[in-house]
Amino acid sequence: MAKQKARLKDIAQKTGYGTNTVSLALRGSTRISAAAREKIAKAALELEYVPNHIAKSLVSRRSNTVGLILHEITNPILTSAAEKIQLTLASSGYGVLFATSNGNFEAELRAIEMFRSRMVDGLLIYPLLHAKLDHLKRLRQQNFPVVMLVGIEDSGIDAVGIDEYAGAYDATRHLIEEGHSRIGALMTPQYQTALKYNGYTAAMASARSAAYRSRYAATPSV
Amino acid sequence: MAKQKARLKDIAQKTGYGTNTVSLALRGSTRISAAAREKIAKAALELEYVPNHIAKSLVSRRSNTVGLILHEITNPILTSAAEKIQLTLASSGYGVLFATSNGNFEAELRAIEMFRSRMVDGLLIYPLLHAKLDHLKRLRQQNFPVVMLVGIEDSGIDAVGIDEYAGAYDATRHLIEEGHSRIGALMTPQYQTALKYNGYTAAMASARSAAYRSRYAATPSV
DNA sequence: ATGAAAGCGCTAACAG
DNA sequence: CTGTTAGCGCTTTCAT
Repeated sequence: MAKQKARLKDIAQKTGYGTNTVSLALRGSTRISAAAREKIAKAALELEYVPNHIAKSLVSRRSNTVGLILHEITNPILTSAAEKIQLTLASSGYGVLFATSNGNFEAELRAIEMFRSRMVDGLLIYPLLHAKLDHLKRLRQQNFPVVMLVGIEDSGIDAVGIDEYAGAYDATRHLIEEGHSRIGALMTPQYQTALKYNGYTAAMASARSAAYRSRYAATPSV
Repeated sequence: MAKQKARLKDIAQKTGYGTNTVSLALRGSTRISAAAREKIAKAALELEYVPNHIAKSLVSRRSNTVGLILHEITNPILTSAAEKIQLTLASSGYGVLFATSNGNFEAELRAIEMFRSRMVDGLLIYPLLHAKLDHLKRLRQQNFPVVMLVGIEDSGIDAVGIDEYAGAYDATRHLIEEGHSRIGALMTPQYQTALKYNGYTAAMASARSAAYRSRYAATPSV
């Protein structure tokens, strides 16, 4: 915490006001005269005042910070999601504490513990898929906000996820609409993939029946 | 800051000790009797006590947190560096606040400001290369620890970087030692690439002269 | 419109 | 070995 140069008190002394007046003024309260607000803002600038969010957190009991845990960082879709998350949160004044569990469950637990002691307001996590979710459920029971970045069935934990079925369906439709008809799908034996496969087959099936109907419409058989 | 359930004071009441005794005990001070330490540890566990790092930071004046700013997150070498950084820092008890500047200088400035108000102990940054470095220099002048993740000449700011020359040299040597002799290099017109090119040519040159010498040694000419 | 005082949860002197 | 008192920087009643 590279020594804070100026505190509320310093600018209070410099301007002759009380610390609370300064606090209010800096936050733009109209309870303070415009003249005072201006004078105070000027002094703050001169002293290069940087508000101490730590102190503010202690009293407000919210850190305005969320924890983000990714179990791997090599996945570009995850990192780009992380970027979006950070940017969005930043625009609302939230900071993000970040950690990788590096495929290690113990590391995930330590990261969570560390985030909690840093009083994060909530946790965003892409957990190790094979790990038990008990630790997350426990957090939920303690009424601690947790949302997973991947949907896991019946976990009882909030999650945002990818609609694998719709994604595959739309992608397949797109190809079909571009005029392609021989469309294959490369799959791996995973749950998410199965969902994608269903989307793919559904799109193919609907295309076939559409083609069937149009054939009879366009070139009526004798 | 999802309401903290138990505070030092709570476990103090439950055990009958004073808060400072509890504080010391929890930190394993030998100034506290083993019996007391054990009793206190047990109570802390029962109350699911989570230390409030925020309060600790306020008094210790160090957040044990560093800020990490990357101007892009799509670059896998950057993200894997970020992972290493986070893991290393975590093992020393440090947290990392993360932000992307998203190629936007203003965003970089805002991120820095936010980190400062969150009292980060230092800043790790991969800045926008074309941006002026004045803001970082100013931080240095205020004696705020900053290190860049890319070396920029004469910036006066600490930096860790890649030894492009040595890397290319070693890679080329490696191929040579594996017996290859026709080694090409694909380059783009950038400063870093030029350094790599020099490493490559140096390795090639030394291999040629070595081959020259060995030819005369192994098959002396008549 | 502004000031005084209390307190957030914790650590750090001093006492005993 | 353990308790008491301050105080970190800020916000928040409650006065004035």
